[in-house]
Parts: sequence; C-alpha cells; structure tokens
Amino acid sequence: MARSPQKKTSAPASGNAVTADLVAVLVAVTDGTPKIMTIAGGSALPSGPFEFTHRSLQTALRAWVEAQTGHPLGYVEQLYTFADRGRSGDARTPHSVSISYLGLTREDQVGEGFEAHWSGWYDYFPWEDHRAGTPVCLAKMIAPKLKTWAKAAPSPTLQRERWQRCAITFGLEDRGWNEELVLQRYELLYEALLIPEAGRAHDREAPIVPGKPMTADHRRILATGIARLRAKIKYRPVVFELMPAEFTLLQLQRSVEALAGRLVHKQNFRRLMEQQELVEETGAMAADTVGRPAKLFRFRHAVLAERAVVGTKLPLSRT
Amino acid sequence: MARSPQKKTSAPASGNAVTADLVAVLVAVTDGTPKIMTIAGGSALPSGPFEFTHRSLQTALRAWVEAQTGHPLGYVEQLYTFADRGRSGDARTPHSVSISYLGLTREDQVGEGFEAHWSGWYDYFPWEDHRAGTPVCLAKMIAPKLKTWAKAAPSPTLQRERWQRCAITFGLEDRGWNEELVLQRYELLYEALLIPEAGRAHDREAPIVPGKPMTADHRRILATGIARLRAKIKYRPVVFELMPAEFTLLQLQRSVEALAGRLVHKQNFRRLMEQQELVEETGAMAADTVGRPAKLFRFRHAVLAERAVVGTKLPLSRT
DNA sequence: CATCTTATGCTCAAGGAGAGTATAAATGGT
DNA sequence: ACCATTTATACTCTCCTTGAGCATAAGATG
Repeated sequence: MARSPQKKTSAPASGNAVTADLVAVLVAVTDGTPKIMTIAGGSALPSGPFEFTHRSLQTALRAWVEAQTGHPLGYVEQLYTFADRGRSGDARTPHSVSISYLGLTREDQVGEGFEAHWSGWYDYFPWEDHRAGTPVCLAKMIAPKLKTWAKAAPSPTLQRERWQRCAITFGLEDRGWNEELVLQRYELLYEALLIPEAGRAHDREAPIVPGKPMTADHRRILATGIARLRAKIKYRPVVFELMPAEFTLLQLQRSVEALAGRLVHKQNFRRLMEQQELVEETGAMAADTVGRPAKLFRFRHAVLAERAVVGTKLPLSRT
Repeated sequence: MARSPQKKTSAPASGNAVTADLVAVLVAVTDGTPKIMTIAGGSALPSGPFEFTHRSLQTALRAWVEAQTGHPLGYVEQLYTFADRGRSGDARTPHSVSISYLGLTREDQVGEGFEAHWSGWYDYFPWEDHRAGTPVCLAKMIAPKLKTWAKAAPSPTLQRERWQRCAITFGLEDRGWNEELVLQRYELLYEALLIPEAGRAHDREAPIVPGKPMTADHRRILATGIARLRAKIKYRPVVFELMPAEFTLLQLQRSVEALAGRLVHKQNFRRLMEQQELVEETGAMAADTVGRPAKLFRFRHAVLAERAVVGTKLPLSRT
C-alpha cells in the first residue's frame, strides 16, 4: 500500500536516516515509596536501541524489559518521542529519536542476578512530595530562587508574568498545589537555569536546586512519566498494577498517595473504592499489623470488562 | 554529555537506522463541521520526512505546515509514534518511524495557491457523529456486524466477552455513548475486520462498515487525534484556537459540539463559560443573524496566565 | 484496664451538574 | 399591527458529588 505522495517525492531514505532508541520509565511502589528503575548508579533511565525484529514498539519494549529484569511487564504506555538536538549537545553525533515509555511493575518481580537498581523518584524531584506538607526545599530554596529569576526579567511586565507562571505551577502564594504539573515545574526550573542539566554547570555560582540530576534529558522524561501516571490514576485503575495480589485498603491508599505526592481523606477514599466496585474482599484479614486488623482486598478485574472509565479519584481536601 | 551505558555498548548506528516521518492531523472547524487537512484526494494525511535541520520535532512540524499551507500553526501537540511493521505491509521497505502530531488552525487561514484540501472528519468516522442522535449506520449496520463477529468467537465465554467489549465501546444496549473512545472503536472495528485497512480487502464478501478509508494507518492516526482533542477540550481551552477572533456563544457551542460529536445543554454551557471567565464581551453584537442578535465574545488570553487548569466542560445530559 | 493504633460506619453541608421555565429581542409573513 | 418563529439570556430547582468530621470497633501493649 502506497504512502502519501509527499513521501514518494521526498529525499531518499538515507538522507534523513536516524537511530531509534527506547527509553523506559519503569515504576514500582514499595512500602509507600514510588521507585523507578535506573542504571549507571541512578544517573540514567534504562535505554537501548530499538530492534526492528519486533512487530511493534510495545513488543520491543516488553521483550527488552523482560530481558533486563527477568520479569514480564504489566501495564505499558507510550510517553513521548524526543528528537531535540538542542539539549543532547553534540550536533555531530548521528541523529537519534528517543521513544519513551511508561511501564508499571512491582519491585519484587525483578529476577535475581539482574542489574536493576530501584531509586526513589523523589530523589530526583524532592519538591514533588507533599505528603508531609509543603517540602522545606520548596519554600526555603526554590521559591526564593524563582523570585530572583523572575526579577531578572528585562521589563516589569515580564517580571510579573514570570512570577505568575512560577506561582501557578508551584502553587505559591496560596494558589494550591497541582500535583499533575510535574513536567511544567521541571521545565520552568530548567528555563530558570536552576537545574544542572540546563548547562552552565561550569558556572560554579549557578544557584542549583536540590534533586539528583540525570544523563541527557532523562530527568525530563521521568518528569513526563510521573505527570502522566499522576493524571492516569484518576481515571484508569492502573494503581493495581503496582500492588500485590492482595492488599488492605490502607496499603492501596498509601500507594496512591505515594504516586500523587499528597495525602487523601481516608474515609472518603474507602467510600470511593466501595461505590466504584474496584475491589472485592478476599475474606482473609491482614496479619502482622498494628491496630485493628484490616480486611484484605483484591482488584476486581471484571470492572475492566464492565465499564469504559474507572478511576481512582483522589479525595483531596479543599484546604 | 554521555548517554546511558546501554547505548554505548549497543550496535553501531547503521545497524538500526530508520527514517523518521512526520504525520499531521491538522484540524479546523468551519460552520460547525470539523475538518482535517488531507492530501491525495482525501485518502491520506499530510506527511513527510523529518528534516534534521530543525532544533526539535515541533519546530520541524511548524515550518513544514507553514510551507504547506502558507499560514503559521496555532496549537501543536504530539500524538503518537508508530513503528508497527505489521500494518504497513511490506517488510522489505526501509524501517520507518512515524511521529504524528495534532495541530489546530482555521480553514480560512490557509493561503491561496496551496494544495490543501479540507475533508470533514465524520466522512471517515460516520459513527462518531451523535449530534443528531445515534447515527443510523451504528444501529443498522455496525451493531449487527459486531454481533455477528462476537458470535464467531470460539467459546461462549469469549463470545460474551467480545460482545461486552463492543457494547461498552459503542455504547450499545443503553450503556451510554462515550465520545472519547474513538480509537478503541476504530481498533475494535479493525479487529473485527470491518475496516478495509484491516486487509482481506480482496475478500469481496467482507462485511465493510461505512466510512472513507485512508492510506496505511492514517485513519488510525486520525482516530488518535480526534480522541485526544475530544478529551483535551474538557480541561484545556483549546477550542479557541479553532475560533475566529470574535464569536457568539452559540458559535462557540457549535464548535464544541462539532468536535465532541454530541449536543450540549445551551444554558448550562453559557453558565460554564461565564463562571470560568474564559471569554469576555467585545461590546459588539453579531450581525446578519436570524432571531435575537447575540453578543460577541473574545477569548480571554489572560486566563492562561491566571490558572493552570481551565477547560470547556461538556454539560452533557444524564439520559 | 488504660492507651494507642488502625479499621470502619455514618452524617452533614456546600457546591456542581443536569434539566426546565420564563422572558427578551430580532425577523418575516398576513 | 399582530403573530409565528428563531435565537438570546436570566433564573430556579433538585439530585448527586465531594470535602469534612464524628463515633465506634477491634486488635496490640504495658
């Protein structure tokens, strides 16, 4: 089947040949800590060349992750395709297209003898964890530095606009924290040169914000993945991919909170779970617990066949 | 800056060289009809090779669309990257990665002397337009054929599962229409071999569903774009990219309805517009109208700077 | 038994969303 | 002039959702 005329009349394939890479954001949640699979001492996301022996990108990613971790991948979703030369540095390297994916697993599913390292994702984004209230680094370090950056704009109008952008994306000045703006926040810090990856790293005076950096644009890809996942859990039952087969409602709640980076109202969370019929009792009770023992639940896989849209809404507080 | 170790130790670039193509879903709304830019007599989306002279994919797309249509592009968003060999047919062609984009413009913005053709998007997806109630072809043709397909499953359990999937994605048996499931519906029809693109086209007996086909996987890409746009208008003020500078609230409503493929409650729509402060009066009134003249409004660009999340919610009916 | 901790059931109030009624302002026909 | 028709615009009403809090139950520990 012929493609479009445009393509037929275009330059030969060798003219714009590129290499295709896969980059994976593999997420697990262990003990209420969201983790991502990393390599190179936690400074890079797992990535590799795309093998065209596979039928599709998804198949390639699954096979590749399985080879790396020794376990099949549950939920997989494409994130974004990057081809920016600007950030990757050297223009003389062969052009590369990076196709990034988000994958959900459990840490314990990784086979023995594999080089998988799991790093807490808040190591890379300390300002994103609002479970214990607004992080200290946000108010004490990031906000002031953003203010300085805003004030450095050429005109008063631009200064105000810059600061307004900062205030919105970081929820400053009582605007309320929006946990989904992960990428926007990273991009803003990048633009303000508060992130090592933004270059100017040789500038020792550069005011750098806390948070572990990553190779190339991997931290940006990670931010994309976190943002996507935080949005997704609200309208698709994907949290369960990160849970063991049986769990208590509190464990489930803790996982949701870990991903969202903020706390939810316990009773309302249970109400949502019940009325949405996402889970069912196993009949067993949790063992080895403090306090009153909780019922064990399992995910009702049937809901996937029953309804098109089901989510784990976040019963947030208005305050 | 070095990339991950995985990449360093991988095969040389020539080993997995591919060509990168851009495919664009360019949307406009004219007189309450959503349209897409097409080439080749409406059988393909505009596409072409990615020129690495540009800094990023977005820049490349913008420049390319501008060259094609003679007008700058407003809103641009990446859709999906395809590399499936399975559907493109010949395995001997050079491997290609197609990066698709969604772009919003207005039909009248296309310059003279360009070969842009605008086709109504419901020509390709007749079953997606529910503005005048459930389309006839859905009840009369699609539903029965899906039922036949479901019954062709090997076991009774599989038959039931198939039919349940169909009923959910197409809103059959009083389940309610979900306008966002555009891609799922297309994929289901594809799987059921009711779509010419699914191959078996030589089979004259094949029960084919109404709707204009497209080259390669372009109709799938279009479905992805429509689905994305239908979801997006609910939480981002992107409709305004498709509107003229000044418009009446009814015109705005008609555009939203055109995209969503379903009607909304007029009074509630106005209430939403007002309380969200997305628009402001220009002071002028619409001319050349039937009935009472309406106030003209314009988009309040300031909201983009004021709030992070603003949407054109659909005040749908519960029935 | 007092206390701590988690589990679980229930109520309340404010806001949002779906739906309907009523009125206003234009046009065109008789 | 009057009326039907069409669109614009203002309000009201009710049900459901959602944020929030109170109260009680059931285990462990000292």
